[in-house]
Amino acid sequence: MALTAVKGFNDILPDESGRWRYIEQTARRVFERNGFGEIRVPVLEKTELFCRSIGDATDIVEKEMYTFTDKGENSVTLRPEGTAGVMRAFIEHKLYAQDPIAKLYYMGPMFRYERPQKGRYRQFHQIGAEITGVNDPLADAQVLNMLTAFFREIGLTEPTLQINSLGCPECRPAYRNALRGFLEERMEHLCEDCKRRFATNPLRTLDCKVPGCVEATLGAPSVLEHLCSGCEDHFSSVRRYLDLSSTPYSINHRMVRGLDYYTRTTFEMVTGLLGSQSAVAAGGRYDGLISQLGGPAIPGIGFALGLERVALLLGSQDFVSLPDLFIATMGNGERDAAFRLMDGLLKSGVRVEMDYEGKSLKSQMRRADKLKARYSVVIGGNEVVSGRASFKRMADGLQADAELTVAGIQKLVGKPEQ
RNA sequence: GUGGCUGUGGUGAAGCGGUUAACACGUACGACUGUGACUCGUAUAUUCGAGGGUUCGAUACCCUCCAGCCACCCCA
Repeated sequence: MALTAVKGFNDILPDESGRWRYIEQTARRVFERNGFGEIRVPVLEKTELFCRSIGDATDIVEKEMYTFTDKGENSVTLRPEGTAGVMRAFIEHKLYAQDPIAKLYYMGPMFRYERPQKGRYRQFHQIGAEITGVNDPLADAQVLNMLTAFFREIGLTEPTLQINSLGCPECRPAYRNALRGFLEERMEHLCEDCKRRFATNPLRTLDCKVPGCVEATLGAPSVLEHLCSGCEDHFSSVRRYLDLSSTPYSINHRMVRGLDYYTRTTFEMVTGLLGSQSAVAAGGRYDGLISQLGGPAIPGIGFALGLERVALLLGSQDFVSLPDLFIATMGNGERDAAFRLMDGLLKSGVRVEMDYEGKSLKSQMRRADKLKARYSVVIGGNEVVSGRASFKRMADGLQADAELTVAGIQKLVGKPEQ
């Protein structure tokens, strides 16, 4: 093959793009109902933005970013996630000056230089939503309910909601120390990775899948027991709101995040159907992020969901739209009339197909069948003269006589004038 | 970055040292003088990811490379 796409960058072909559009439309409907407005931000940002938000020491920033120097000698990066860019725009345009409470959503491609595998690609797509300016746990609950509603309305019941709290800069250091103390005594049972993590990010050990580590950390101290009173109150309020709205969830005190900016509430929609890519959507509160990026001290909370992963869960359901009518012609003499008819129908919203190349009637009918047209009609000299034709309902072969006009056909296929 | 598996037509696949490279789907045209589907017929890979090697002979065996998939890692 002469020319192929770049590794980890995929084409979405027409038979799949219908499913994508369905996901996007469902998200738009649910999010906008909740008062979120769409924001469109660039895919390319200054590298510094991601270093300062995601965290210099995270895997994403350390080894997964598409970073390069542009012709003006600026270091730029293809966005590896969406929140940083949205918050940059929020600050840059001083959106908080009019209203500190902003509810924004976005969708689009993200880029991470990782080894591709099932449900994980170098260009992947996320749909995300963010609320700024609300400290109250009510915002956390609304975001979680919205995410739950999205999955319900898209027709998926499998991914389940897990929540946790990571505390805040006040209480997290103490927890980290407590965890270190616990792990120190079990060092010999931990895998090599976790021994290394002990210094850099001990919380990750809780998320390790190596059986030895799982066992060794069974009785590990829980973050939830080390929350300060503020974080504790916040978390229990979130749970109370979720209970009030009967939103199903479970608490996973071992859930950890890979981005540094998260505080307090964190959550994931988890599935068992995608192999190791179990997180279909994830997010959390990021109360320090906006000020960290040079904005005012405004809190935020949001999530992102992986479009590829949702698409995988939806399976191969059909989302293509089918032609209402296929027009076949007997010979070249009728093509002008057929073309005019098709044009008129298209202009009034009927989905029509006709033969492009003057093929035999048999070929044309085969094509009508292949395209899954609901009706077909053959136009010959008789029809042109009489202005009427016999329309065949392809599903059962029944033929019905009708007027060969736009109005007549609209009536037949059940698509009234728009 | 590390590991495992796999590369045969548009697709799914058989063949595993000598075959006209099977079969199925798909596609195109026809049998049916103005009507698809079912049936039947015909046509659809000068070639088996690329390069090298072993051999009288390689799609098959060996080496290198490339690509894809899956897993680790990490994450949505």
